[in-house]
Amino acid sequence: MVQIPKPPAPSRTAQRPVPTSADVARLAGVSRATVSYVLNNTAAVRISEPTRRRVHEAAKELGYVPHAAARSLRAGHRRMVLMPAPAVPAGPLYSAFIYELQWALHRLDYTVVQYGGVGLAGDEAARAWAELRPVAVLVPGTGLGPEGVALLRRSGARAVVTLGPDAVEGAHALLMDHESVGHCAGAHLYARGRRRIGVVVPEEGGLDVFSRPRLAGVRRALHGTAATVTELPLAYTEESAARLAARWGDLGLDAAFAYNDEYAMLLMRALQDEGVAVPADTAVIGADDLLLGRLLRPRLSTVRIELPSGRDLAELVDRAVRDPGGEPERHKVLGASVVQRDST
Amino acid sequence: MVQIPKPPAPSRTAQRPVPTSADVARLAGVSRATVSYVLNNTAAVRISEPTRRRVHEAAKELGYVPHAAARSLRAGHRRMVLMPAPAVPAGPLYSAFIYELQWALHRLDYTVVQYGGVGLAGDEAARAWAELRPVAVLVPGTGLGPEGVALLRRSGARAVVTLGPDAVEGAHALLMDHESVGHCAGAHLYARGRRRIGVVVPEEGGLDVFSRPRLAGVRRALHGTAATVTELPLAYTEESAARLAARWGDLGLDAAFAYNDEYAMLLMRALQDEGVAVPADTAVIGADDLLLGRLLRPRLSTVRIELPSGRDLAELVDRAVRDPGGEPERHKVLGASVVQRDST
DNA sequence: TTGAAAGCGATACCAG
DNA sequence: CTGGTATCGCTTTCAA
Repeated sequence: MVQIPKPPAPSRTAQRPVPTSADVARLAGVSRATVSYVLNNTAAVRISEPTRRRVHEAAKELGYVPHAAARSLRAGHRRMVLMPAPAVPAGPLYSAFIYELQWALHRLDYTVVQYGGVGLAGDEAARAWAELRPVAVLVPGTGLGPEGVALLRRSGARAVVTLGPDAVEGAHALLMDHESVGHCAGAHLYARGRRRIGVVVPEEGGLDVFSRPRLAGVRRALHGTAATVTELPLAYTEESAARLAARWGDLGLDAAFAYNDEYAMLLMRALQDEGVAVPADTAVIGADDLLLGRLLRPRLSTVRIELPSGRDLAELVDRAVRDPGGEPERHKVLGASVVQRDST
Repeated sequence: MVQIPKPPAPSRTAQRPVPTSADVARLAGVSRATVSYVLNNTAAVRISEPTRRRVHEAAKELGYVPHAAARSLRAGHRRMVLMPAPAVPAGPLYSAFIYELQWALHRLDYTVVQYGGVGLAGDEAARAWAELRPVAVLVPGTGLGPEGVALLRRSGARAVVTLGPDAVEGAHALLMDHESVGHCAGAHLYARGRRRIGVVVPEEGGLDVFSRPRLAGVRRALHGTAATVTELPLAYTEESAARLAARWGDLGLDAAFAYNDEYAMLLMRALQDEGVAVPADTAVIGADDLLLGRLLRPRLSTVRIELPSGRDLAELVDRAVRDPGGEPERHKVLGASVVQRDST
């Protein structure tokens, strides 16, 4: 570090220091306290109109903006809800959910901040979040352990909510169990008389979190029956789909559950190009109920996934913040239901 | 405010206060300065090994986490890059871009924070961002005026970068001109001999930012020719598409540019269901080059859009932060090129 | 090697 | 009605 004490070498670019409330006070000819009162409209104190104007004008002239860190340091109160950005590029469904959630929290006067905790391992991430002293933390996916939760709570977080497959000790949980999606699909295919069922598992990294449970769900649906389950790795490219379709005959499958509608569309097209009739030879079902799935022929059957409304989650957060000592709530929030169209 | 001075009413929930470095110091039997030295591995000062351990143990025992606001308040230095969340739920392309950008900035040791500036108008939003004293601000879309930029810079932001259709005084700009997308499509359709061209404009709110320029681009491409341009409002539903397709004959169009591949797929399917042959009667082209567009028959032509790499933007930010006085850079970063398949 | 103390910027007491 | 001033939690210089 250079040791120039106060004057930070005012280069030609006139990098003048950021104005503080003291600067405003000086320019307006009042004390810093008065500045604070005026700019925050403090009700308990009445300031004369001329003074108010002088302060406001000085503030405007200097382009004064209060320093959030300093303010919350002093006030102690924080209305910041921290939400680590997900570790995967986020699908359309999830994006929309986040967006709605932000709105709802904004209505409740919270400030939502998405924090890019990209390259941080489990508890290290929790530490980084805790440093920001958020009033609540919403954690998507797995990766936060009970210690992490405890750490956050000790650091003043009044609510920790996980959005994922299973609950974590000490935290509220929105249980989004993708296992039920697979179960739904498996049961449906079985009911339609299919017995040799393939399950597409994306090769794309980061999707395991969802695809594993979905696969397990299919297995559970078929458990105790004579039906078989075959795992089918598939990358999201035409070539990969073509390769898979080429060996479809050898696989001897009569149905496929394809992780989601995008993979399902990809697979279905590849099968058709290979001369496999859908649904006659092979039934195909996806998930997410994308509009695009209805555009192919046959129209794609799908598992519709119901995410919780952003408003509901926002209210859970608010409730938890108001009563930090309350029992952790557990909510199953992932509704899965089959929408049968023509591909099964 | 209640006036209880220090003991914050320790209710049964044992809401004990968050540990501070002073608590750690007390437990370890050293001064706060020493705690700071140890926990930050300050090189300029050598602390005895036994002391280090006592401090570390005390910190662990209390679950101490430093207070980010206090720290940066004192240290003055900030490595926070602020990125307001976009006003629209964000498409797949953009999500991926953001994600990549976060990674790249993380590599450069910046912390990326997405701030939900949902319900804030232009300069009010700028104020809110400025309060956080970010070292750089990346603003997607329009909505930030020159005053906003000035405000941010006065508040210490060393770089302001806009990602949008046009540059703003005082800020660096990544010009993402969607006009060129439309131009590309229009020129292509004209070259293929089409003369009565429809342009799908999504009815969904918030997409105007992109759809308007794209429409304008088509107009420009056809300016001075005998070709006509017809605006076609379309909602992202099958019904809306069916309605549009039903009056296709009356419209007398021989081509359509459909904003993006999703709308294009929707329209193309509706047209085919209505008995309109694609591309014989009507050519259809989309944009974004989604994989799914290749699955329909005929395969969908599209305008491929090249976003800048996250790394490039991250480097621009870093450069700007290091040299805050430098001339604002302007980069055209939206490559548009036609990918012709079978629908045109 | 360690400790005392001066702030960073803003707020909220209490006295004038 | 307004102005000192202590304080939030932390870093860092200066002394001991």
